[in-house]
Amino acid sequence: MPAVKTTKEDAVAAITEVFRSYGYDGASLSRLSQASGLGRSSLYHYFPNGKEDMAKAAGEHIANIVMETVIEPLEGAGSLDGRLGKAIAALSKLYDGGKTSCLVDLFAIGEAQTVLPGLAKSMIDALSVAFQRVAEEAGAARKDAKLRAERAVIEIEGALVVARAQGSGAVFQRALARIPSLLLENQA
Amino acid sequence: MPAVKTTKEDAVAAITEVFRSYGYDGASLSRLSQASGLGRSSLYHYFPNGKEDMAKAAGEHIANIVMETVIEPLEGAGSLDGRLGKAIAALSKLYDGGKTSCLVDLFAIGEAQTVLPGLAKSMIDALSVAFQRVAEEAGAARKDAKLRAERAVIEIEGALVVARAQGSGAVFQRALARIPSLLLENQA
DNA sequence: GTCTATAGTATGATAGAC
DNA sequence: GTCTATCATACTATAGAC
Repeated sequence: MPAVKTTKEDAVAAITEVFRSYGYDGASLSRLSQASGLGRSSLYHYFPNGKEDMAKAAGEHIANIVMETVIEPLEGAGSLDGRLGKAIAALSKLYDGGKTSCLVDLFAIGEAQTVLPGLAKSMIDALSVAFQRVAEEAGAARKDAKLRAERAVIEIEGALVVARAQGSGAVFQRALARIPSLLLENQA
Repeated sequence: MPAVKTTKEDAVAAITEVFRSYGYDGASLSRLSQASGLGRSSLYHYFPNGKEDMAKAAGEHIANIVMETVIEPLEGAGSLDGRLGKAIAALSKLYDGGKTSCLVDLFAIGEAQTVLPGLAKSMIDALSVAFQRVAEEAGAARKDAKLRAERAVIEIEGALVVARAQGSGAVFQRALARIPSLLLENQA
C-alpha cells in the first residue's frame, strides 16, 4: 500500500482549524488552501460547493468529535465521576485548554447562520441533553437538571470567550473544574 | 438652530450594530454605509482610516455605554441590591434581552484581534473588577470575590453565545437573574 | 487529482468636482 | 460634507490542460 499523503480527513481537520481561528468570513480560500496543503482546484474537487461545503465538513467534523469523545462517554458505563471526568478531559483537549474557539460561537455570526442553519443549536442541544441526564442520574429533578445542564454549557461557551479575550486558557480550565459540582452537587 | 439630520454619533451607533451583527470581517463598507445612511466618501470623511477607525469607534461606543450604565451604577450610591439591579437592567438593555452579540466576543476573532488590540481584554477586566468590588462589599474575601466576578462575566458571555445559537434570549435572561445570588449569596 | 489561467464580483480605499 | 467615478486588490468560483 502506498504512503498516505494528504487524505481528505487531514484536509478537513486543517480546514476546521482555519474556521475556528478566523470565523466563517475570515476563512478565505487562500488560508484554507494554505492550511490544508491543497490547491484551489483540489479544494473544489473535494468540496464541489466551495467554502460552504468546507464549513459543513468542519461542522460535521467537530460534531463527530463531540459525539465520540464527550457525549458517548457521558452516556457510557462507569461511575458518574469517571464518565464526567472523561468528558471534561475531552473538552479540554478539543479546545486546547481554552486556546481555541468554539464553532458554535463562530458559526452563529452573520451570514454563517444562513449557510449552516441549525448546526450551532443542535450541538448546544446535544450537549445540554447529555449533561441533563448526568444531573438526573445524580438525583436532580428534571427541571433542576435541565437548568444545571444549561449552566454547564454556558460556563463552557462563556469561558472560551473570556479566555480568547484574555489570551489565556486558565479561566477555561477553572470553568471545566466547576462542571462536576455544578451538575452533581447538593442534590435532593 | 437647524434640524440635526445624521450626526456622527448616530452613525457610530448604526455602525456599531453592524459590527455586532456581522463581526469585523462580515461588516463590509457596503453594509456600514447602508446602515449609517452615509455614502462611502462621507464614511471616510468621519473615519479617515476607514474600517479600522469605524471598529475603534464602535468599541469606544460600547465601552462608554458599559462604563456609564453598568460600571458607574455598580460603584455608585445605594443598596447593593439596588445598584446590582441597575447594572443588570442595563446589561439586558445593551444586549436587547440576549438578541444581540457582544463585541468582546466578535472583536477577539481572527484579524480583528490585531486591529483592536486589548479592547476585549480591557472590557472584560473592567467589568470583572466592578463585580469583584460588589462581592467584596457583600463580605467575600478578595480571592473568592475575584472568582465570583469571573463566573459572573462568564455567565454573561456564555449566555449570549448560547442565546445566539438558540435564536432565543430566554437563556440570557435566566443568566442575568442568577448574577445577584452568584455575587452576593453565602458570604462568610 | 492537481496544475495554470482567468472569469466575475466584492472588497477597502482615493481622487476630484461640487 | 456629499457626490460620482475609479483604483488596486482580494475574493469565490470555474474552465481546461495534463
